[in-house]
Amino acid sequence: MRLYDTATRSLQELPPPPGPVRMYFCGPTVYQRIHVGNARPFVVSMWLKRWLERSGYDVNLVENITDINDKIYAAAPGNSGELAADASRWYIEDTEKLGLGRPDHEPKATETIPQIVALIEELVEGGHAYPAGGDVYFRVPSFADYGRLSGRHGDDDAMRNPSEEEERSELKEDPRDFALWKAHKEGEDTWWDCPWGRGRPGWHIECSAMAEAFLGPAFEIHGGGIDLVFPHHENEIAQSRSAGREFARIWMHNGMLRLAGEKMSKSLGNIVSLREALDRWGRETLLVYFLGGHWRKPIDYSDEVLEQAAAQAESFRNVFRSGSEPVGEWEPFAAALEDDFNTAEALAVMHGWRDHDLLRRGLEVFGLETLAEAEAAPVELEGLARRRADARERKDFAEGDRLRDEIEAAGWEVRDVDAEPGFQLVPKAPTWRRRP
RNA sequence: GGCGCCGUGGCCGAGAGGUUAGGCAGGGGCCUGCAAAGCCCCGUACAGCGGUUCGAAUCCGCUCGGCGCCUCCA
Repeated sequence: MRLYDTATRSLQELPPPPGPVRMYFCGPTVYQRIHVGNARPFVVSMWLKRWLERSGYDVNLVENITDINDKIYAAAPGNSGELAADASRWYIEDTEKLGLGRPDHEPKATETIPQIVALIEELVEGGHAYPAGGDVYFRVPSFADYGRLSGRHGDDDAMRNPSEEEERSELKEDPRDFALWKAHKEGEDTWWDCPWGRGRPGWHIECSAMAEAFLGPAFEIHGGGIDLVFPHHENEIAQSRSAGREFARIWMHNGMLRLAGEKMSKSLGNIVSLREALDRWGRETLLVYFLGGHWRKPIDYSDEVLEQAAAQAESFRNVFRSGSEPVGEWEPFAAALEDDFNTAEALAVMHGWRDHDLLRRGLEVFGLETLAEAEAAPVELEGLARRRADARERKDFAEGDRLRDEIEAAGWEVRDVDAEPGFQLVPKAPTWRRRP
């Protein structure tokens, strides 16, 4: 199994099964419902976990929830705690509907405060961090490899970590230094007391602490959106490595989702929530949509593309509606996934399969085995279809066609087949197919 | 400006020095009372300009265009 690693910009081989494969993926910051773009790392990591497990690996996947930060304070002045708790539930609820199972651990930053504080203390003792004005900052010059992951070297300007508030930047020894702990400010309703006074953790330190808490000092894969490379992941590396932890070996960064050519993001406001997308297209279409593009590449979110994904999902359903034929091989499918988890190619391979068992096994990797399930038509439609079959028997095609129209009006489609009882009722394919 | 990624047939999208990607849409055919589904056939694509090579969509250079990060962000 090979995966592309951002740090070395090359494919890296995973140890052979059973591994272990310990993975940490950066989850969302919760203060509203997550959008479709936020779902990508969740989907990719769950698919990867499922695939590795069925390949005999011992997988431990951690996906955190960031439930404390400035955005959350700002979104719910005075009761940010409740908002974070609600939004965490929404996140679980929405991703649950994808039907891919859950990561092994989904820790929240607010539940990891003791470990965070301990790690900061260790960094201070080691000379890699210093308290200043109630804050604690990481001393970037103390970590020689700073900038390596993101390819920023020797250019201090590009590596600055601006403080959110200008006035606090003078507390820093170096403009590249970043906050590990932030002093409590007026109006912030969630805080903890710690050796440096009342406050709350900075954004990056939580991931260093949570990864270690659940995976130990060294682990195989760290993932997240490519927009996290700098400064988030760069800073995580600085913290953990300075504290003597080996930290992540392979860095997986997924490409962004684009809406009308622009990155879908909360700050730009060009968002489609995962919930809306799920309501409109259904989980199967959404999953096929994600399957169609390599995880590292950006993908566009548009009606046209989703319609195409829906049509593909339908074509898989049709395979199960006709007889199974021994057509297809597992090998090329597995090879595609083992080569940098190329789901687009794996999808192409599955399109050639006519063997029900094989196809179901393939779809199962991606949580799409539901495409194999036949939907039972209402009994009254069953009756109409039977009458239509009789009419056709009598060569009363006018009556037959009338009954067919009636069935179609109810949203179902009759297909004549050889097998008993001579017809098949399937839900009418989505009608947003376009004409030229 | 710095650091990266990318430009593939109507649309989506893999691949990567020489061999059919695949899907969606479209055209033709088989099947069907007519359909639907399925099956068969069809478009001969890789931004542009140079270079390397026996051979490049795949390597190198330049140009044009798009995107991401350098501020919170999956």
